[in-house]
Amino acid sequence: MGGNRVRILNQPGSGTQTAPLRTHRLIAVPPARHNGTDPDPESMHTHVVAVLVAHGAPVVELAITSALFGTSHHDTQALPRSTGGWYEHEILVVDPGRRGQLSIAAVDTADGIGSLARADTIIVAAGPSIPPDPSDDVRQALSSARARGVRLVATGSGTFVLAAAGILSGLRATTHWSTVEELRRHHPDVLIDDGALFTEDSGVFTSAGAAATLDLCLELIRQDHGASVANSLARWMVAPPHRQGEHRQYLAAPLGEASEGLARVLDWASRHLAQPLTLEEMAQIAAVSSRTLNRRFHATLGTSPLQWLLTQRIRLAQELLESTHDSAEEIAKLTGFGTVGNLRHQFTKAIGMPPQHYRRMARDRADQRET
DNA sequence: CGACCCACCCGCCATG
DNA sequence: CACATGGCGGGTGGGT
Repeated sequence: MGGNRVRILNQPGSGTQTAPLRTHRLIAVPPARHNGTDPDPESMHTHVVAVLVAHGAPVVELAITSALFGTSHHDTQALPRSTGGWYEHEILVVDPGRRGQLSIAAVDTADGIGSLARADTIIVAAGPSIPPDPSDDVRQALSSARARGVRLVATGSGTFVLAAAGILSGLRATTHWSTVEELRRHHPDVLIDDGALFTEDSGVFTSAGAAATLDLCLELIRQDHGASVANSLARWMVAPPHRQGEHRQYLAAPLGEASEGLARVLDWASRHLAQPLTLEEMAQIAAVSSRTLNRRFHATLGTSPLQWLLTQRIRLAQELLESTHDSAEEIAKLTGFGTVGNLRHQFTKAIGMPPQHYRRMARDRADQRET
């Protein structure tokens, strides 16, 4: 199985620097599936992910969405063979002709709106300036998409665009920490959840932008293809299996009513990492058997209880190494690893360097940032 | 580093 | 019959 085919379609009249509008459509076409498991490929609708972005915007989010949605992972070890069809990823790049100014509004005269009409998910990427001022056409296109039940996503300052379209009124949302106050001033009707990596409310997603977009996209894939697929991709991307931030994303996740017990376990366990937690204790907190708890972990997190616990402890150890001068013994106690030998063994295996090395590296990096 | 023990993990099957 | 749950058992991997 070969890689991805990418078609680049230029608008008529494009390619000249005097053209007021230039729209490139990058369509990543997934290769035909030929695993015999799917009964009728013809009836399968390929999920279309459309990304709206202005010329001059940061490229990090395009890179992330392209890597996740626009890449067929079936010929690598990123995904199990049994995974079904992937996405059609479409990037609408808008050149407003006014360099340095965000102008998603310029898309209204292109057939970008028409492309949005066939999208199942629309991602409004962050733009090059704050605040963006989308045109009425874009607002209407987005709000009508909202009315059709299209999944709407905003990353970073893209949240401003959704808010300007009136879509976020009364909904929880977030944006980049540097522009939270500005968002609050412009759109007081939005319930801003600052500090969250990403939010979900009534089918509308927002992320803090940049790297948090990866977490958000993994969450979308988790909802579309299940936790184990998302986790496999996260591992392939060398990303944390599920970066939960303040674990509020779990509570917002509408996946299962039965996951409340699991949320209780995660909350409780993450606050008692210093204790030698056992599987039976966690099962009691969740009021289920250990066997079922194991299944719940796999269904919602894509990992086993012990592995999740190990991840939490490693993360805590990283924070302590970075932000305190605690001794190795102290950190071993606080993280629940017990002995320094155990801490060093697990930490080195997970991070790739011993704790002391990590602490020095973090300090050096912090010192560089000072100057 | 090898050895040992035990907790955990997960396929499998019975049950509701 | 579909589905979730829980018990069982053996293999595995973590901890000393």
